[in-house]
Amino acid sequence: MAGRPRKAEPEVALAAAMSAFWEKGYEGTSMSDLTEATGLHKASLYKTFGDKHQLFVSALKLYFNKTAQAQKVSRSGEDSPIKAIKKSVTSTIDQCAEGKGCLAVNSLIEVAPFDPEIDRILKQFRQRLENQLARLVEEAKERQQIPASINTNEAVRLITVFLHGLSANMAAGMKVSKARTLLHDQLDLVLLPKKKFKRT
Amino acid sequence: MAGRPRKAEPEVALAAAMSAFWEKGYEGTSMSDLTEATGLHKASLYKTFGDKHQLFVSALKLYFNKTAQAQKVSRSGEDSPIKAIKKSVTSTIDQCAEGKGCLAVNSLIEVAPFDPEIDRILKQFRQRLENQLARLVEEAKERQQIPASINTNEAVRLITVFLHGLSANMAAGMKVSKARTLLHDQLDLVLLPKKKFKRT
DNA sequence: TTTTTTAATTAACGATTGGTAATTTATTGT
DNA sequence: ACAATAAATTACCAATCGTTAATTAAAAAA
Repeated sequence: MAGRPRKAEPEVALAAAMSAFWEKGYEGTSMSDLTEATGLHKASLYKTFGDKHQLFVSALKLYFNKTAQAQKVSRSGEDSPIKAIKKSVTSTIDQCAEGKGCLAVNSLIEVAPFDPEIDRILKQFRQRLENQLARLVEEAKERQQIPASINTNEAVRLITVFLHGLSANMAAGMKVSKARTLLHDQLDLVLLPKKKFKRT
Repeated sequence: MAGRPRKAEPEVALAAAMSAFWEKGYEGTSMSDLTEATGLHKASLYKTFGDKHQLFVSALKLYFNKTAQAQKVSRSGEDSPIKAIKKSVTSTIDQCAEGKGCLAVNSLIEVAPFDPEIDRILKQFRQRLENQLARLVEEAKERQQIPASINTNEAVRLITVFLHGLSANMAAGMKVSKARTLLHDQLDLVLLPKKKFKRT
Protein backbone atom coordinates (compact mmCIF):
# COMPACT_ATOMS: atom_id res chain seq x y z
CA MET A 1 0.00 0.00 0.00
CA ALA A 2 0.73 3.72 0.19
CA GLY A 3 2.42 5.23 -2.83
CA ARG A 4 4.28 8.46 -3.44
CA PRO A 5 3.69 11.08 -0.75
CA ARG A 6 2.21 14.47 -1.50
CA LYS A 7 4.62 17.29 -2.20
CA ALA A 8 2.51 19.98 -0.56
CA GLU A 9 -0.24 20.07 2.02
CA PRO A 10 -3.63 20.39 0.32
CA GLU A 11 -4.72 22.88 2.99
CA VAL A 12 -2.13 25.47 2.08
CA ALA A 13 -2.93 24.94 -1.60
CA LEU A 14 -6.60 25.54 -0.85
CA ALA A 15 -5.73 28.71 1.03
CA ALA A 16 -3.75 29.90 -1.98
CA ALA A 17 -6.65 29.11 -4.29
CA MET A 18 -9.01 31.00 -2.00
CA SER A 19 -6.73 34.00 -2.17
CA ALA A 20 -6.68 33.85 -5.96
CA PHE A 21 -10.49 33.66 -6.21
CA TRP A 22 -10.75 36.47 -3.70
CA GLU A 23 -8.49 38.70 -5.73
CA LYS A 24 -9.70 37.98 -9.23
CA GLY A 25 -13.19 36.55 -8.86
CA TYR A 26 -14.48 33.19 -10.04
CA GLU A 27 -14.52 33.69 -13.79
CA GLY A 28 -11.51 35.95 -13.64
CA THR A 29 -9.39 33.21 -12.10
CA SER A 30 -8.23 30.72 -14.72
CA MET A 31 -6.91 27.26 -14.02
CA SER A 32 -3.50 28.62 -14.98
CA ASP A 33 -3.85 31.27 -12.30
CA LEU A 34 -4.72 28.55 -9.83
CA THR A 35 -1.73 26.37 -10.72
CA GLU A 36 0.49 29.41 -10.34
CA ALA A 37 -1.07 30.37 -7.00
CA THR A 38 -1.06 26.89 -5.51
CA GLY A 39 2.18 25.61 -7.02
CA LEU A 40 0.31 22.47 -8.02
CA HIS A 41 -0.03 21.31 -11.60
CA LYS A 42 -3.35 21.24 -13.36
CA ALA A 43 -3.99 17.53 -13.14
CA SER A 44 -3.02 17.50 -9.47
CA LEU A 45 -5.60 20.17 -8.76
CA TYR A 46 -8.27 18.09 -10.42
CA LYS A 47 -7.23 15.00 -8.54
CA THR A 48 -7.16 16.77 -5.17
CA PHE A 49 -10.10 19.16 -5.38
CA GLY A 50 -12.20 18.08 -8.33
CA ASP A 51 -13.06 20.61 -11.02
CA LYS A 52 -12.91 24.39 -10.81
CA HIS A 53 -16.38 24.73 -9.39
CA GLN A 54 -15.79 22.26 -6.58
CA LEU A 55 -12.53 23.96 -5.79
CA PHE A 56 -14.34 27.27 -5.54
CA VAL A 57 -16.91 25.78 -3.18
CA SER A 58 -14.13 24.47 -0.95
CA ALA A 59 -12.35 27.82 -1.05
CA LEU A 60 -15.57 29.62 -0.12
CA LYS A 61 -16.14 27.34 2.84
CA LEU A 62 -12.59 27.88 3.99
CA TYR A 63 -13.18 31.63 3.76
CA PHE A 64 -16.24 31.30 5.96
CA ASN A 65 -14.42 29.32 8.58
CA LYS A 66 -11.58 31.80 8.65
CA THR A 67 -13.96 34.75 8.88
CA ALA A 68 -16.07 33.17 11.58
CA GLN A 69 -13.02 32.29 13.60
CA ALA A 70 -11.58 35.78 13.21
CA GLN A 71 -14.81 37.26 14.54
CA LYS A 72 -14.88 34.82 17.40
CA VAL A 73 -11.30 35.61 18.37
CA SER A 74 -11.94 39.32 17.99
CA ARG A 75 -14.78 39.40 20.49
CA SER A 76 -13.46 36.75 22.83
CA GLY A 77 -13.19 37.85 26.44
CA GLU A 78 -15.41 40.84 25.77
CA ASP A 79 -18.14 41.02 28.37
CA SER A 80 -20.09 43.95 26.97
CA PRO A 81 -22.48 42.83 24.17
CA ILE A 82 -22.39 46.16 22.38
CA LYS A 83 -18.62 46.13 22.35
CA ALA A 84 -18.69 42.54 21.17
CA ILE A 85 -20.85 43.65 18.26
CA LYS A 86 -18.41 46.37 17.34
CA LYS A 87 -15.40 44.11 17.58
CA SER A 88 -17.12 41.39 15.61
CA VAL A 89 -18.16 43.51 12.65
CA THR A 90 -14.95 45.49 12.70
CA SER A 91 -12.99 42.29 12.23
CA THR A 92 -15.05 41.69 9.09
CA ILE A 93 -13.91 45.05 7.76
CA ASP A 94 -10.31 44.44 8.69
CA GLN A 95 -10.27 41.28 6.62
CA CYS A 96 -11.33 43.20 3.50
CA ALA A 97 -8.11 45.14 3.07
CA GLU A 98 -5.92 45.44 -0.02
CA GLY A 99 -8.68 46.40 -2.43
CA LYS A 100 -10.12 42.90 -2.56
CA GLY A 101 -13.33 43.47 -0.66
CA CYS A 102 -15.04 40.46 0.90
CA LEU A 103 -15.06 37.19 -1.02
CA ALA A 104 -18.62 36.49 0.08
CA VAL A 105 -19.98 39.81 -1.18
CA ASN A 106 -17.97 39.59 -4.38
CA SER A 107 -19.42 36.15 -5.00
CA LEU A 108 -22.88 37.37 -4.08
CA ILE A 109 -22.74 39.65 -7.08
CA GLU A 110 -20.60 37.70 -9.49
CA VAL A 111 -21.61 34.08 -9.11
CA ALA A 112 -24.72 33.68 -6.91
CA PRO A 113 -27.11 34.91 -9.64
CA PHE A 114 -26.08 32.06 -11.92
CA ASP A 115 -25.13 29.38 -9.45
CA PRO A 116 -27.79 27.93 -7.13
CA GLU A 117 -25.28 25.99 -5.06
CA ILE A 118 -23.13 29.02 -4.33
CA ASP A 119 -26.27 31.03 -3.69
CA ARG A 120 -27.37 28.47 -1.09
CA ILE A 121 -23.99 28.46 0.63
CA LEU A 122 -23.86 32.24 0.78
CA LYS A 123 -27.38 32.52 2.18
CA GLN A 124 -26.51 29.90 4.77
CA PHE A 125 -23.41 31.76 5.87
CA ARG A 126 -25.22 35.05 5.95
CA GLN A 127 -27.88 33.51 8.16
CA ARG A 128 -25.27 32.27 10.59
CA LEU A 129 -23.71 35.72 10.81
CA GLU A 130 -27.07 37.41 11.27
CA ASN A 131 -28.08 34.98 14.00
CA GLN A 132 -24.85 35.68 15.79
CA LEU A 133 -25.43 39.41 15.58
CA ALA A 134 -29.06 39.09 16.64
CA ARG A 135 -28.03 37.20 19.75
CA LEU A 136 -25.64 39.98 20.73
CA VAL A 137 -28.28 42.65 20.08
CA GLU A 138 -30.73 40.79 22.30
CA GLU A 139 -28.12 40.58 25.03
CA ALA A 140 -27.44 44.29 24.75
CA LYS A 141 -31.14 44.96 25.12
CA GLU A 142 -31.36 42.77 28.20
CA ARG A 143 -28.48 44.61 29.79
CA GLN A 144 -30.11 47.90 28.80
CA GLN A 145 -27.10 49.01 26.81
CA ILE A 146 -29.43 49.81 23.95
CA PRO A 147 -33.12 50.68 24.02
CA ALA A 148 -35.56 47.77 24.15
CA SER A 149 -37.62 49.51 21.48
CA ILE A 150 -35.11 48.53 18.84
CA ASN A 151 -36.29 45.91 16.38
CA THR A 152 -33.57 43.28 16.49
CA ASN A 153 -34.01 41.84 13.03
CA GLU A 154 -34.25 45.24 11.43
CA ALA A 155 -31.15 46.46 13.23
CA VAL A 156 -29.22 43.39 12.16
CA ARG A 157 -30.28 43.83 8.57
CA LEU A 158 -29.28 47.48 8.56
CA ILE A 159 -25.85 46.51 9.80
CA THR A 160 -25.21 43.62 7.43
CA VAL A 161 -26.46 45.48 4.37
CA PHE A 162 -24.17 48.33 5.32
CA LEU A 163 -21.28 45.89 5.64
CA HIS A 164 -21.99 44.69 2.13
CA GLY A 165 -21.87 48.26 0.89
CA LEU A 166 -18.56 48.81 2.62
CA SER A 167 -17.18 45.65 1.06
CA ALA A 168 -18.14 46.84 -2.41
CA ASN A 169 -16.38 50.13 -1.77
CA MET A 170 -13.30 48.50 -0.31
CA ALA A 171 -13.05 46.27 -3.36
CA ALA A 172 -12.71 49.49 -5.33
CA GLY A 173 -10.12 50.98 -3.03
CA MET A 174 -11.77 52.52 0.02
CA LYS A 175 -9.29 52.65 2.90
CA VAL A 176 -9.84 50.39 5.90
CA SER A 177 -9.71 53.39 8.24
CA LYS A 178 -12.44 55.15 6.29
CA ALA A 179 -14.57 52.02 6.32
CA ARG A 180 -14.14 51.59 10.05
CA THR A 181 -15.22 55.17 10.67
CA LEU A 182 -18.33 54.79 8.57
CA LEU A 183 -19.13 51.47 10.18
CA HIS A 184 -18.97 52.94 13.66
CA ASP A 185 -21.19 55.82 12.56
CA GLN A 186 -23.69 53.32 11.26
CA LEU A 187 -23.57 51.24 14.42
CA ASP A 188 -24.25 54.30 16.56
CA LEU A 189 -27.11 55.24 14.30
CA VAL A 190 -28.68 51.81 14.40
CA LEU A 191 -28.14 50.97 18.05
CA LEU A 192 -28.60 54.35 19.70
CA PRO A 193 -32.12 55.71 20.17
CA LYS A 194 -33.55 58.54 18.14
CA LYS A 195 -36.11 61.12 19.14
CA LYS A 196 -38.90 62.55 17.11
CA PHE A 197 -38.13 65.73 15.23
CA LYS A 198 -40.72 68.37 14.60
CA ARG A 199 -41.48 68.59 10.90
CA THR A 200 -42.46 71.88 9.30
CA MET B 1 -20.90 59.55 -51.43
CA ALA B 2 -22.99 57.75 -48.84
CA GLY B 3 -23.15 53.98 -49.01
CA ARG B 4 -25.48 51.36 -47.66
CA PRO B 5 -27.71 52.62 -44.86
CA ARG B 6 -27.61 51.12 -41.36
CA LYS B 7 -30.07 48.36 -40.63
CA ALA B 8 -30.47 49.23 -36.96
CA GLU B 9 -30.02 52.32 -34.83
CA PRO B 10 -26.75 52.14 -32.89
CA GLU B 11 -28.51 53.56 -29.83
CA VAL B 12 -30.86 50.64 -29.41
CA ALA B 13 -27.96 48.24 -29.99
CA LEU B 14 -26.01 50.01 -27.25
CA ALA B 15 -28.99 49.74 -24.91
CA ALA B 16 -29.13 46.01 -25.59
CA ALA B 17 -25.41 45.66 -24.94
CA MET B 18 -25.81 47.56 -21.69
CA SER B 19 -28.52 45.18 -20.63
CA ALA B 20 -26.30 42.20 -21.41
CA PHE B 21 -23.37 43.59 -19.40
CA TRP B 22 -25.75 44.43 -16.60
CA GLU B 23 -27.07 40.92 -16.44
CA LYS B 24 -23.89 38.91 -16.92
CA GLY B 25 -21.06 41.22 -15.98
CA TYR B 26 -18.12 42.32 -18.11
CA GLU B 27 -16.12 39.11 -18.30
CA GLY B 28 -19.26 37.01 -18.22
CA THR B 29 -20.58 38.64 -21.38
CA SER B 30 -18.92 37.22 -24.48
CA MET B 31 -18.89 38.81 -27.89
CA SER B 32 -21.32 36.08 -28.92
CA ASP B 33 -23.66 37.17 -26.15
CA LEU B 34 -23.37 40.72 -27.41
CA THR B 35 -24.12 39.82 -31.03
CA GLU B 36 -27.14 37.88 -29.85
CA ALA B 37 -28.34 40.72 -27.62
CA THR B 38 -27.82 43.48 -30.15
CA GLY B 39 -28.76 41.57 -33.28
CA LEU B 40 -25.60 42.95 -34.89
CA HIS B 41 -22.83 40.73 -36.21
CA LYS B 42 -19.42 40.69 -34.63
CA ALA B 43 -17.63 42.80 -37.20
CA SER B 44 -20.42 45.37 -37.16
CA LEU B 45 -20.06 45.74 -33.41
CA TYR B 46 -16.35 46.41 -33.81
CA LYS B 47 -16.94 48.92 -36.58
CA THR B 48 -19.63 50.76 -34.65
CA PHE B 49 -18.36 50.67 -31.07
CA GLY B 50 -14.72 49.61 -31.17
CA ASP B 51 -13.56 46.65 -29.11
CA LYS B 52 -15.31 45.06 -26.16
CA HIS B 53 -13.80 47.43 -23.64
CA GLN B 54 -14.85 50.56 -25.49
CA LEU B 55 -18.31 49.11 -25.90
CA PHE B 56 -18.47 48.54 -22.16
CA VAL B 57 -17.42 52.12 -21.46
CA SER B 58 -20.16 53.38 -23.75
CA ALA B 59 -22.70 51.09 -22.12
CA LEU B 60 -21.67 52.29 -18.67
CA LYS B 61 -22.06 55.92 -19.67
CA LEU B 62 -25.47 55.17 -21.11
CA TYR B 63 -26.40 53.53 -17.83
CA PHE B 64 -25.37 56.64 -15.94
CA ASN B 65 -27.37 58.93 -18.15
CA LYS B 66 -30.43 56.73 -17.80
CA THR B 67 -30.04 56.52 -14.03
CA ALA B 68 -29.47 60.23 -13.61
CA GLN B 69 -32.46 61.03 -15.75
CA ALA B 70 -34.65 58.56 -13.87
CA GLN B 71 -33.71 60.24 -10.60
CA LYS B 72 -34.35 63.66 -12.02
CA VAL B 73 -37.77 62.67 -13.33
CA SER B 74 -38.56 60.92 -10.07
CA ARG B 75 -38.01 64.01 -7.93
CA SER B 76 -39.26 66.57 -10.44
CA GLY B 77 -41.98 68.81 -9.13
CA GLU B 78 -41.21 67.81 -5.58
CA ASP B 79 -40.86 70.87 -3.44
CA SER B 80 -39.81 69.22 -0.17
CA PRO B 81 -36.06 68.44 -0.14
CA ILE B 82 -36.42 65.46 2.16
CA LYS B 83 -39.07 63.95 -0.05
CA ALA B 84 -36.90 64.68 -3.06
CA ILE B 85 -34.13 62.68 -1.41
CA LYS B 86 -36.42 59.75 -0.80
CA LYS B 87 -37.79 59.78 -4.31
CA SER B 88 -34.34 60.13 -5.81
CA VAL B 89 -32.72 57.21 -4.01
CA THR B 90 -35.84 55.08 -4.27
CA SER B 91 -35.67 55.39 -8.03
CA THR B 92 -32.17 53.96 -7.83
CA ILE B 93 -33.54 50.91 -6.05
CA ASP B 94 -36.42 50.52 -8.47
CA GLN B 95 -33.96 50.29 -11.34
CA CYS B 96 -32.17 47.35 -9.72
CA ALA B 97 -34.98 44.83 -10.13
CA GLU B 98 -34.86 41.37 -11.69
CA GLY B 99 -31.90 40.12 -9.69
CA LYS B 100 -29.40 42.16 -11.65
CA GLY B 101 -28.43 44.69 -9.01
CA CYS B 102 -26.94 47.99 -10.15
CA LEU B 103 -24.53 47.95 -13.09
CA ALA B 104 -22.34 50.54 -11.39
CA VAL B 105 -21.96 48.57 -8.16
CA ASN B 106 -21.46 45.32 -10.03
CA SER B 107 -18.70 46.96 -12.05
CA LEU B 108 -17.24 48.52 -8.90
CA ILE B 109 -16.51 45.02 -7.66
CA GLU B 110 -15.87 43.13 -10.86
CA VAL B 111 -13.94 45.48 -13.10
CA ALA B 112 -12.84 48.65 -11.26
CA PRO B 113 -10.03 46.87 -9.35
CA PHE B 114 -8.31 45.91 -12.61
CA ASP B 115 -9.38 48.72 -14.88
CA PRO B 116 -8.25 52.29 -14.10
CA GLU B 117 -10.46 53.83 -16.77
CA ILE B 118 -13.63 52.18 -15.46
CA ASP B 119 -12.56 53.05 -11.93
CA ARG B 120 -12.25 56.69 -12.91
CA ILE B 121 -15.65 56.75 -14.60
CA LEU B 122 -17.32 55.10 -11.63
CA LYS B 123 -15.74 57.49 -9.13
CA GLN B 124 -16.81 60.40 -11.29
CA PHE B 125 -20.40 59.21 -11.44
CA ARG B 126 -20.45 58.51 -7.74
CA GLN B 127 -19.26 62.02 -7.05
CA ARG B 128 -22.01 63.47 -9.16
CA LEU B 129 -24.62 61.46 -7.29
CA GLU B 130 -23.18 62.41 -3.91
CA ASN B 131 -23.08 66.09 -4.82
CA GLN B 132 -26.70 65.93 -5.84
CA LEU B 133 -27.65 64.30 -2.55
CA ALA B 134 -25.54 66.74 -0.53
CA ARG B 135 -27.33 69.65 -2.13
CA LEU B 136 -30.70 68.23 -1.13
CA VAL B 137 -29.51 67.56 2.41
CA GLU B 138 -28.31 71.14 2.72
CA GLU B 139 -31.66 72.39 1.47
CA ALA B 140 -33.46 70.21 4.00
CA LYS B 141 -31.31 71.69 6.74
CA GLU B 142 -32.07 75.23 5.63
CA ARG B 143 -35.77 74.52 5.68
CA GLN B 144 -35.37 72.86 9.08
CA GLN B 145 -36.78 69.59 7.91
CA ILE B 146 -33.79 67.88 9.42
CA PRO B 147 -31.54 69.00 12.28
CA ALA B 148 -28.74 71.40 11.39
CA SER B 149 -26.41 69.29 13.52
CA ILE B 150 -26.29 66.62 10.85
CA ASN B 151 -22.97 66.31 9.04
CA THR B 152 -23.93 66.52 5.40
CA ASN B 153 -21.03 64.58 3.94
CA GLU B 154 -21.29 61.85 6.52
CA ALA B 155 -25.03 61.50 6.00
CA VAL B 156 -24.56 61.28 2.25
CA ARG B 157 -21.88 58.61 2.63
CA LEU B 158 -24.05 56.56 4.96
CA ILE B 159 -26.82 56.64 2.39
CA THR B 160 -24.74 55.81 -0.67
CA VAL B 161 -22.83 53.00 1.03
CA PHE B 162 -26.14 51.56 2.14
CA LEU B 163 -27.41 51.79 -1.43
CA HIS B 164 -24.38 49.80 -2.57
CA GLY B 165 -25.17 47.14 0.00
CA LEU B 166 -28.75 46.96 -1.19
CA SER B 167 -27.57 46.61 -4.76
CA ALA B 168 -25.36 43.67 -3.83
CA ASN B 169 -28.27 41.99 -2.11
CA MET B 170 -30.67 42.68 -4.95
CA ALA B 171 -28.21 41.15 -7.39
CA ALA B 172 -28.57 37.99 -5.33
CA GLY B 173 -32.34 38.11 -5.29
CA MET B 174 -33.54 40.52 -2.59
CA LYS B 175 -37.02 41.77 -3.46
CA VAL B 176 -37.49 45.40 -4.45
CA SER B 177 -40.12 45.85 -1.77
CA LYS B 178 -37.75 44.60 0.93
CA ALA B 179 -35.00 46.88 -0.35
CA ARG B 180 -37.32 49.89 -0.31
CA THR B 181 -38.33 49.18 3.26
CA LEU B 182 -34.73 48.91 4.43
CA LEU B 183 -33.77 52.02 2.50
CA HIS B 184 -36.49 54.05 4.15
CA ASP B 185 -35.43 52.77 7.56
CA GLN B 186 -31.90 53.84 6.79
CA LEU B 187 -33.00 57.27 5.59
CA ASP B 188 -34.97 57.85 8.77
CA LEU B 189 -32.00 56.76 10.80
CA VAL B 190 -29.57 59.03 9.00
CA LEU B 191 -31.75 62.10 8.62
CA LEU B 192 -33.68 62.08 11.88
CA PRO B 193 -31.99 63.26 15.08
CA LYS B 194 -30.86 60.92 17.83
CA LYS B 195 -30.61 61.52 21.53
CA LYS B 196 -28.02 60.32 23.99
CA PHE B 197 -28.77 57.09 25.76
CA LYS B 198 -27.64 56.42 29.29
CA ARG B 199 -25.04 53.61 29.32
CA THR B 200 -24.82 51.25 32.25
C1' DT C 1 14.53 -6.50 -5.55
C1' DT C 2 10.30 -6.60 -7.27
C1' DT C 3 5.58 -5.38 -7.08
C1' DT C 4 2.11 -2.24 -5.95
C1' DT C 5 0.24 2.15 -5.19
C1' DT C 6 -0.20 6.85 -5.81
C1' DA C 7 1.49 11.39 -6.81
C1' DA C 8 3.68 14.44 -10.38
C1' DT C 9 4.21 15.60 -14.99
C1' DT C 10 3.66 16.06 -19.97
C1' DA C 11 0.95 16.51 -23.59
C1' DA C 12 -3.00 17.04 -25.75
C1' DC C 13 -8.28 17.49 -26.22
C1' DG C 14 -12.41 20.11 -28.22
C1' DA C 15 -14.61 24.38 -27.35
C1' DT C 16 -14.69 29.13 -26.87
C1' DT C 17 -12.40 33.50 -26.29
C1' DG C 18 -11.65 38.44 -28.34
C1' DG C 19 -10.53 40.25 -32.71
C1' DT C 20 -9.87 40.78 -38.35
C1' DA C 21 -9.41 40.31 -43.22
C1' DA C 22 -11.89 39.42 -47.31
C1' DT C 23 -16.04 39.48 -49.60
C1' DT C 24 -20.77 40.46 -50.64
C1' DT C 25 -24.82 43.48 -50.68
C1' DA C 26 -27.06 47.74 -50.96
C1' DT C 27 -27.40 52.60 -51.72
C1' DT C 28 -26.03 57.39 -53.53
C1' DG C 29 -23.68 60.66 -56.72
C1' DT C 30 -22.03 61.25 -61.45
C1' DA D 1 -25.22 52.63 -66.57
C1' DC D 2 -21.41 53.12 -63.70
C1' DA D 3 -18.28 54.19 -60.20
C1' DA D 4 -17.88 55.27 -55.40
C1' DT D 5 -18.95 54.48 -50.75
C1' DA D 6 -20.21 52.05 -46.73
C1' DA D 7 -22.72 48.58 -44.22
C1' DA D 8 -23.55 43.47 -43.68
C1' DT D 9 -21.76 39.05 -43.81
C1' DT D 10 -18.68 35.09 -44.06
C1' DA D 11 -14.87 32.88 -42.87
C1' DC D 12 -11.03 32.68 -40.29
C1' DC D 13 -7.16 33.89 -36.82
C1' DA D 14 -4.09 32.81 -32.77
C1' DA D 15 -4.77 32.33 -27.97
C1' DT D 16 -6.83 30.68 -24.07
C1' DC D 17 -10.50 28.28 -21.71
C1' DG D 18 -11.60 24.06 -18.54
C1' DT D 19 -10.65 19.27 -18.67
C1' DT D 20 -8.58 14.59 -19.29
C1' DA D 21 -5.55 10.73 -20.87
C1' DA D 22 -1.09 8.80 -20.94
C1' DT D 23 3.20 8.65 -18.97
C1' DT D 24 6.84 9.15 -15.57
C1' DA D 25 8.67 9.39 -10.80
C1' DA D 26 8.75 8.01 -6.11
C1' DA D 27 7.87 5.57 -2.00
C1' DA D 28 5.84 1.71 0.79
C1' DA D 29 4.70 -3.46 0.97
C1' DA D 30 5.99 -8.07 -0.56
